[in-house]
Amino acid sequence: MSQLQSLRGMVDLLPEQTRRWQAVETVAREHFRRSGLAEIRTPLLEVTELFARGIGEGTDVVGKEMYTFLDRGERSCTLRPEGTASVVRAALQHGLLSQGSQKLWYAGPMFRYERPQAGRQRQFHQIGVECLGVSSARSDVEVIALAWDLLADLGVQGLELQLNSLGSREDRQRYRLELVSWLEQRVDRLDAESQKRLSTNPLRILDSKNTQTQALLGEAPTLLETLCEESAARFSEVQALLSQLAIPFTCNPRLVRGLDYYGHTAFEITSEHLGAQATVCGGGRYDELIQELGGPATPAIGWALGMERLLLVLEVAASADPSGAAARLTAGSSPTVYVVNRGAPAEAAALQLARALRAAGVAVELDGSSAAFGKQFKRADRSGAPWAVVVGEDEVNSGILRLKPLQREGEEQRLPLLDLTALLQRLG
RNA sequence: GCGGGCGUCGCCAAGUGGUUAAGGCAGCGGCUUGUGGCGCCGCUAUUCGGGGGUUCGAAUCCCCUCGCUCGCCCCA
Repeated sequence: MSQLQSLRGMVDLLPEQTRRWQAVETVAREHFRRSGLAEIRTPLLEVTELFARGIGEGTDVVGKEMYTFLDRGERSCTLRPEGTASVVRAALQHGLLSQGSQKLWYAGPMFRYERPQAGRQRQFHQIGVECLGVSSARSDVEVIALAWDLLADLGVQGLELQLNSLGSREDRQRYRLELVSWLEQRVDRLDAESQKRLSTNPLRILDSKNTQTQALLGEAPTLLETLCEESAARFSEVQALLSQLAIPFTCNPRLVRGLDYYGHTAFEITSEHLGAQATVCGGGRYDELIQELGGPATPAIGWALGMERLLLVLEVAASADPSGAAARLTAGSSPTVYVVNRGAPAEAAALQLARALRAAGVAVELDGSSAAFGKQFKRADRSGAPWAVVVGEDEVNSGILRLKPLQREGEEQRLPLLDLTALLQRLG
């Protein structure tokens, strides 16, 4: 096809979809407001080094998925593949951390050069939360609860919260050695991909999808068993607090996040309705990132949820329960008044009237077709508007407009064309 | 980067070597030149993602290419 089209993995949001996104964003904003989070907006483009250092040179995201190029000043720039590094950079750059802990949220597009598939695009969108300067187990749970409650409020069904602790840096180092030596004695039972990872990134073997490897891992030592006393106590506290809030969770010792900066609490909220890309929301604690990016040692935790995946799950929920919260979110909106108008003087008067009604806060659809009244009424009906206002030649001449109820039975009323107050009263 | 599936009107879709390329939705016009929701009538693809080839003849077979899609990988 020679017709120009969007780049691969870059998706248009048509009006119907955009409406749903806005509904989700509105609910999210309200949750953030109640939780005392402030919005932050950072550039889409950053110096490449930010992500290389922040996310980790060895990660797939940095190694092969970034949109990186030289700008006209020969600087290496990268379209952000995630939000956390930018938020931390901005906080450091503007000295936010010296004003105490920061509770922030953001929303916007992220870019990763991957093969698109269900729930995965090259430009995708996240809503994320970052709490900088908080270290307690309680803060972990507060942040997780925020995500959980937001999703519940949206009416999403069938979610599972998976929880793990990656422990401290020392815990992970100790465990890595232990795991590697254990696996090395059983290399022959590992799939090829995992054998390669044994030397590059052994912890990632844990969430291999190879069934044989998974079976083997069932016998392997787990990270949780290797946690030092302090890390273990911390993890217990997180679980206890979650239970207190009656937020159900599953401990998953195989849950390993793909970005290097995570430690201690790590979690994912997954849906059974999403196919291979099941994670709707993922996050965890990153106590070492801020230092890594040149700031003071500052504990932090955050999460990000994938808008496209959330919308996918929301549509499932909406069709499963047509009267539920998800369905209400995805519903369209109709104008209050549809103005049927025809003939040059009438069309001018109708334009004036529509403008005045709009100024008074009424949603007005003004038919612009000059088509026969029958056609215009047909469209008026389809628009879902409860009222039609008719302005034609007769109405302009007499100065009396007609107001007709559409969705229900009722008499057509006559009102002075210039008496906006009377009209607004009838519209309720 | 590697595998599988698929590309016929804005959307859904029939057609699998010879048909005037069905049908539905949406759109437009009319029945109804000033009153909707229903109905009826008409119009809307010289062309089947693109390019080559086979054939008397191709949307239908072959090759290449582009795109979409699902999965691996990875992640939200």
